[in-house]
Amino acid sequence: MPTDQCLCRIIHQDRVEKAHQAILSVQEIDQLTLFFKALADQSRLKILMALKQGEMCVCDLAAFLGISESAVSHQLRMLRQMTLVANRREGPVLYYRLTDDHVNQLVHVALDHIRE
Amino acid sequence: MPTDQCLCRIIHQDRVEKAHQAILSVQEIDQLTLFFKALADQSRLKILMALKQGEMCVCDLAAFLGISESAVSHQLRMLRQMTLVANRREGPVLYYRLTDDHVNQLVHVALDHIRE
DNA sequence: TTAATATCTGAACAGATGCTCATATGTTAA
DNA sequence: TTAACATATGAGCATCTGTTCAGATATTAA
Repeated sequence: MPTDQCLCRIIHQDRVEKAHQAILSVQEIDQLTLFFKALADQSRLKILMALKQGEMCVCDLAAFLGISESAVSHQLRMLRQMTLVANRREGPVLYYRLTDDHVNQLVHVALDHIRE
Repeated sequence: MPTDQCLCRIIHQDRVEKAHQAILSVQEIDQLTLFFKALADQSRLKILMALKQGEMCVCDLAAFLGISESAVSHQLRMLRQMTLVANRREGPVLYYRLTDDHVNQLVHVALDHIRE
């Protein structure tokens, strides 16, 4: 007969405790997850790769990606919240750019891993 | 009256073309996205952080995360497919470990970004 | 072989996600 | 102010995702 109790067994109690002690804070794990989520989407990743070439406006990005300007704007919002991109206004046009070099560093390491 | 046509305007044709030329291949964008997706989940990220301390079996990880062994197994499968983790068998127990240092490098850069 | 343990796998379901559509905001020029 | 353009935002919806549950596979010992 199956039980409704927690079935978790622990083979190596010491290792579990060691992991608990070494783990980052809940807040940092949460922030890290949100950060990687920002990179874990084709549209957002393409936006970041495009901006690597220089600043672009929302219209340009929409044309580049082949999706609506609204969709791009939604994604840029998330990238802004993660401070991955920043913008400057020139009249009615907003020019987006990469905030810093972190994205490039991350993509570089990731490509290293993928290309083995 | 609204139109059903594509409303995409292109302000800077040259920049869009430049981005198209510089963008990675479809396959690499796809792989990169899958790779970052693997990091973009609390459970998987915690597994990777735990394994940073040394190898652990599925039971240990389930206890550490507070989720079922089945759930851990599903996540480990994804991490294996991304070659982020590897395992070795010792009798009926599978010990998982980080495949290489790439995860640590990525987390380091990400934390740098988050902590500003 | 049989029983016990450790892990894996497929189905199903709740919650998250990314898009489109309609609309709102903000800027510039007339 | 009004009109036109560029971008942002909220709602709604189809799809994706992570979990649990039930059952399968694999190893070891009796």
